[in-house]
Order: sequence, then C-alpha cells, then structure tokens
Amino acid sequence: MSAVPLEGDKTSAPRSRKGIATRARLVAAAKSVFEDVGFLDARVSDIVERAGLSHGSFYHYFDSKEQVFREVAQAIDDELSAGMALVLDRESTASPQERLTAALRLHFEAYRKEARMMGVIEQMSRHDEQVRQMRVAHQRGHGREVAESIRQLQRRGLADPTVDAELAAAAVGSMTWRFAEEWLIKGYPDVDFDTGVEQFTRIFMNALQLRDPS
Amino acid sequence: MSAVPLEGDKTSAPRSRKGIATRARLVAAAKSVFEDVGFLDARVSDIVERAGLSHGSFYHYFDSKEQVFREVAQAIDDELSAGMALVLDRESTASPQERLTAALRLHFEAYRKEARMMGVIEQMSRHDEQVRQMRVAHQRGHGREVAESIRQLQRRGLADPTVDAELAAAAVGSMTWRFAEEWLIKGYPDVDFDTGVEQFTRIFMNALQLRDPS
Amino acid sequence: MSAVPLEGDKTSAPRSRKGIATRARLVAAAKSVFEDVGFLDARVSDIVERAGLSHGSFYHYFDSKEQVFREVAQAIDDELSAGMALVLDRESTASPQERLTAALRLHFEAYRKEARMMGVIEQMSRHDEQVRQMRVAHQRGHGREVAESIRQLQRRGLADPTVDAELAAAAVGSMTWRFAEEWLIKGYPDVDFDTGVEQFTRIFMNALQLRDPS
Amino acid sequence: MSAVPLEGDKTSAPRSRKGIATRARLVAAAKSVFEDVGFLDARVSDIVERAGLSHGSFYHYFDSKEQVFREVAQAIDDELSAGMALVLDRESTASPQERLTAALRLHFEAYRKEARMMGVIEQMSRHDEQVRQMRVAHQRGHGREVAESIRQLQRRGLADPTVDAELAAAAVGSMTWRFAEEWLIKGYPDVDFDTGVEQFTRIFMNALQLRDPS
DNA sequence: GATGAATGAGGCTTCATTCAT
DNA sequence: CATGAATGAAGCCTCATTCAT
Repeated sequence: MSAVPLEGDKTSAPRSRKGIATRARLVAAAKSVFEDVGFLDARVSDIVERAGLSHGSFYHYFDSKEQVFREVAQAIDDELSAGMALVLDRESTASPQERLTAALRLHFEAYRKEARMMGVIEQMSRHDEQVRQMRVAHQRGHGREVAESIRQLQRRGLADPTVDAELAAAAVGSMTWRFAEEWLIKGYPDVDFDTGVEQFTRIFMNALQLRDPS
Repeated sequence: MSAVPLEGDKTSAPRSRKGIATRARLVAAAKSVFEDVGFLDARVSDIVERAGLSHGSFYHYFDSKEQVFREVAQAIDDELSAGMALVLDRESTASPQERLTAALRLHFEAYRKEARMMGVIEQMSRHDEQVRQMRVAHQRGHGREVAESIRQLQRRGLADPTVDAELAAAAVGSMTWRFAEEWLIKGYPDVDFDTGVEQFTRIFMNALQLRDPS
Repeated sequence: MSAVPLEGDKTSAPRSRKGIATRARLVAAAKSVFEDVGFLDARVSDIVERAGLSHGSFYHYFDSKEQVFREVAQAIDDELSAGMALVLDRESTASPQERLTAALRLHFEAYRKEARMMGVIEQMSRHDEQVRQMRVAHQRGHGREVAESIRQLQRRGLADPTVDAELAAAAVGSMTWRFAEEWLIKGYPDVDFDTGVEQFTRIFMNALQLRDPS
Repeated sequence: MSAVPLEGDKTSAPRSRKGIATRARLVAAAKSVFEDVGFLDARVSDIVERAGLSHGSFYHYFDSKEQVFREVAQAIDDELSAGMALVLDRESTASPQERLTAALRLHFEAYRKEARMMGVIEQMSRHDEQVRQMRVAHQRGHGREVAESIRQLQRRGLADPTVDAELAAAAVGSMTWRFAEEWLIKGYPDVDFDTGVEQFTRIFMNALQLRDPS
C-alpha cells in the first residue's frame, strides 16, 4: 500500500525523510485500527497510540480521520482492481476462460486478504460522500472497460449478442463484488477457495455466454 | 408496513386505541426521518417532532432508536421478499422464464419503491449486529429455497447441471440485490425500467443456463 | 436583568415553570463567571457548575456560550441606556443642566454597578460580530436621539449653533462611555463619585455650550 | 515602524545583517496578519508563512506571539502620540486653536492610517495585561502633560477655570480616542475628514472653554 | 541561522436515555 | 398516556511552543 498522499488534500506533505516514515507509520496504524473496530469506533487516539506518536502529530499529516481513511481505501481499491484490470484488458494468448479464471482468482485472493478492511470500506461508502464518490468513479471506470471487452467478444461471436454490454458489465460486476463479500466475509456459501473460484467462473461465463474460440 | 412490534422486544405494547395510533405515528415518522438522513444522523428528537410528540413518548413505545429501526427494516424486507418468494416457489403453469421475469420485476419494483430506505438498511446492516443477523437469516432462507429450485430444474434438465446449486443461488442472489442497488439507487446503468428488467432476466437465466421445457 | 430569550435565537424556550427558573439560574451563573474571568476564559463547565447543573443542561437552553453572553450583554445595555434615554428625552420642568446632571449620574451609577461586566462586554464587542452589531445598533439609536435633542436646543438658542448635531452627539457619546471606563474601571482620574459627576457634567455642557433658558 | 526589540525581552538580538532583515520581515508579516484577522485568530504559522520562513525561525527572534504583538503596538502608539505630544507641548507662536487643530489633525490622520491595527490594539488591551499597562502608562503620561497644559491656560485665563485639569484631560482624551475609533474605524458619523477635524476641534475647545489670547 | 517534526493540554458540543410530574 | 427537564459520556481538533538536525 503506497504512502503517497492523495492529490486533493491540503495537508502539508512530509518534507523530510523522517516525516515520510512517520506518515507511513500513521497510515499503517490507521488501517490496522480500522480493521479492528471499523471507522466510527476508531479514535484518532487509538491510531496515534498504535503508531507510537502523540495526538497532535496526526494532524500534522492529515486533516481528519476521514482523510486518512480515504487514503487507505484508495490503496486497497487500487490493489483489488489491479487483479481485475490487468487480466481483462491485456492481449494474451490465453483463452477468455483461462484469463477470466485467473482474473477472478486474483480478485478473490485480494478480497480475502483484505477482507476485514473491505468490510469497513463497504460500510464507509455509505457514510462518507467522498469515499462513495471515489469508489463510484473506480467502478464506473472498470464498468466501461469491461463493457468494451464484452462488446469485442460479442463481435467475435464469443459472447451473448443479445445482452446490452453496459448493463451486463454492471450485472456481473455487482455479482462479483457482492459475492466476494458474502462468501469471503460472511462465510456463505461454505466452499473451499478453489472450488469457489472454479464454480463462480463458470457462472460468470454462463451469464455472458462466453465461449472459447476454438 | 405493519405496526406490529417485533416479538423479542420488551416494550409495553400499546393497550389503548390511542396508543396504537401513536405508536404507528412514531414508526412512520421514524421511517421518514431515516429516509432523509440515514440512521446515524437521525435524532430521536427529529422523529418525535415529525410525529408531533414529545421526547419522552418515544421511550414509551421503543427501547431505543435501534429498535424502531429494526421494525421498519423488518417490514421492508418482508415486502421485498414477498416478490421473490411468492413467485419463485409457487407451482404455476407459467414457464420458468415467465415466472422469473415476473419475480424479478416485482423485486425491482419493490426495491425502487423503497430505494431510499433500502440504502439506509444496507448501511445499517454493517452497524447493527441484530439488523445484520435479521437480514442474513432472511437471505439464507431464500438462498436455500432458491438452491432447491435450482436443483429441481437441474433434475429436469432445465438448468446447468455442473454448477453447485447452493453457490449458484448465492451468486445470483448477490447479483440481484447489488444490481438493484447500483441501478435503482445509484442510477447506473442508465436504462429504462422495462429494458432493465428484461435484460437482467436474460443474464440471470444465462447464469444458470435456464431453459424453458418445451 | 430579564431572563427573556433574545428573539433571533432558536433554542427551545423553557415550557415549564421549572424550566424558566433553571434558565434564569444559568443566565445568572453565566454573568457571574464572565465577570470573574471574562468570556474567553469562561468555560461552559464553570457556568453549569455554578448553576448546580449538569453539562448538557446548558445546551438545553442555549446554543452556545456566545448566545448566553449576548443575552447578558443585552440586558446590561438596556439597563445602562435606561438612564440615558429616560432623562434626556422626557419633557420635564427641570432645566437642561439639572436633567443632564441627573442623566449622567444615573449612567455612571449603572456603569459603576456593572463595571466588571462592562469591561467584559467591551472586550467581546471586538470579538463577536453579533455583539458588536447589537451594541452599534444601540448606540446609533441613542446617537440619533441625542442629536435630535441637540438640534432642538440649538433652535432655542441654548446650544452652540455652529456644531453639527450628529457629530457632536457622537463626540459626547464617545466621551461619556470611554470616560466611564477609564474612571470607573481603570480608576483614573482618582476623584470621588460626586465630584466626578459634577465635573464631567460641566465639561459635557461646555462641549455643547449648553445654557439654561432663564 | 522600528524593528528594534523592546528592552525587557530576552530573545537574542540578531547579530548579523541577515538576521536583522529576517527579524524585520517577521515584524512586518505579523503586523499584516494582525490587521487581517486580529490577534487571537492570528497563527504563528500565518506569520511565518507570510514572511516566507519556517515555523521554528519565529522563536529564534521572539519569545511568543504576544511579544511580537507588543512590539508592533509600541511602534504604533509612538507614531500616534508623536502627533499629540509634538504639538501640544511646544512653545510656538501659534494660537492655542491653531496648535490644537494641527495636533488633532495629525492624530486623526495617524489613526486613520493605522485604523485596522488600532482596532486590534484596542482589542488586545483587554486581553494582554502587558499591552494594557503599556498603553495605560502612555496615556497617563500624556494625561499629565495635557493636564499641565490646561492648568497653564487656566492661569492665563484662556480656559475654563472651574474644571479640574486632571479630570478634564482624561475626559477630552477619552473623547478623542474613542471618537477616532467610532469615526475612522466604525464609520460613524459619516462626514469628510476636514469637516470632522474642524468640528471636533470646535467641540474640544468648547469642552475646555479654550479662548485665543485676543 | 534555519528547518520542520513532534508535542499535548484543553473545551465545546451532541444526543440517546432516564425520570419526576 | 404524555411531557420535557436533566443527565453525562465521549472525542475531535487546534496551535503555541520545543528541540533535534
């Protein structure tokens, strides 16, 4: 997770080596606290304590608890989409199915790794307008890329030509994110990881009627 | 939406006609406030003000802000599942596709009608353990029913026999709920209602490879 | 000092007898604390403690520390002007000099009585825009009345006809308020009360060249 | 405005040419910030930012925010009294009226020039004990000089012999300072500069019944 | 001389809930 | 049944000042 401050925020960026390290300590501590107790119950004092700093230091680097959260969330969203984006968009010799399987596996692995934080992020998306917008922008971006992918596959006769690519992208996107949450956070259905990926990929392909070229 | 108190709650049930009416006024006011500002930002004083009552009266009928919320949420969840449950489970002469289309249409209509409250409920599911459990129970129940449906269709050769019914039910359930939120609350994708229902049904059927008997 | 809430403030007015008494206790406690430590160093907790109440009760009656201050200040400004206004404007059989002497004596007596609070009010006038405006409005009002008085005296040949009434009113008003502060708060010059009043009245009359009719 | 440190302060005086310039930059920046937002709302970080320096540098030259304020205030008070003192005390061939007119004009001009800072100084006089004392000493000094002037005029039959010189000096001093504030800062009464000076001088002379020698 | 990271005390305010009437 | 006065916990944030480089 990068310690790079978000663009729009006005807090003084650290100017010294020490400052950079301190800031990173705060981000890490904040993430850890958020994972433990969620955003609302997280106190700034918890964060600085875990970072071994004094109260005021926090405000040397961040304007508010919200801001540090946004930074953590941003980093995680980037991490998650890395999987999605990387695999869907590239040209590769792999078949659609192979690529999709790989992509979904990466995505679920990332989601599982950050499961606790993801739960908190989903929660915050409904509290903090800026977090919500950040995520919406993210998702819309991916939505469009996925839609474009689908259109290409439709042209090549490899996907159901009767579905609207935009809507289909939204539907499978919804399915993927929410299923990850249900499965990896809430624990239902109770299947092992490989089976889950394999089965989910199958359903995903069904939804779009994806076929390998052959 | 019923004004019947939930079972587990210990607040004195209203005995007089007037008490029943007052209680109903509070529930309606609470729902209205929740829709406007969400749960956390809703103040009990907002609720009683909107109900034209005094502060203390609220606690004559409810133990807490959470409790009145649960009651509102329960009513809405019942409303939503009515659509789902009614149509999926019944024996009817209609084909699977016809029945599914009808079911999804009902569901999306209900979701749209209660869109604002649904957003708040989703939010609260991540705050209040009891609300979360209430909804999990709901969903699991439906999950199992849907899984059973799928299994029947598989036996009759009308659904993809290679998918795990339980997992498939979870996947399409996730897709349905989340897509409703994205589409009807967040407004993406931007398609008219009928098109949305028709397209979504198609994708849903694809996912399970549903076929009509013929 | 009245316990009547100011018009523009939105805090719930007390609805019960007890509430009215409590509110009055808070106003009195607030005044007492302000006199002791000024506005900035006054803590809300000091006020409620002195009123024998809990922290939250304060906010049941006032929106903020500023608001209760404005109420105290308003009451005192009314008290002070009572002297000024009453005597200057009325028709009476007394000569201008007698009336002026009486008016100034009342004003200085009131100022002396509220000396500590006056110091705090002067201070706050420079902090809180609303307090400043309240006082400006007050003073402008009196300024105009005094100017009108001066004009009448000029017409009757009882005051210097070469001075601008408006400006003269502002000048003697400035002199009166500031002198009260220097004399009764800061203690300079060091003369007894009667002498001060007598001498100041003389200078005041000089300034406008006031003459008795005879 | 001089950049000379006050006597009593213990901060290291700048030794190098560069240090002197830096110190002066800080004083100028401080004055500018005080004019904009007053003392309390002025942050040291605003001052150093405006001076193009880092946070710590400030404390290389000043012990505290208060100290730099006192230095600024001192300079301005000197500037203002220059007018008053110079003209009142000198032996000159000019008539009392001419000298007074000139003195008051100078005073009001200076006040107008530093109007914004004067407002802040008046504010601070009520916060910072040292600033208050500084100004009291100033004023008392002038008070005594003015009183002495009045006594001389009384002896020569050129001023009202029935007023107490000390008290009269305090009264006209009060009038002069406060009127300057009302007129030049708050903008009331609304008369042009020359008229204001001329009228005010007239009232001032009236107050003491000043007469030219004939 | 200059930098900027680190400190830490301190107070206002909100609002769910209780309870006396 | 209804009222509304009273409670009190709990936490964010600011900013002057210090100190190690």
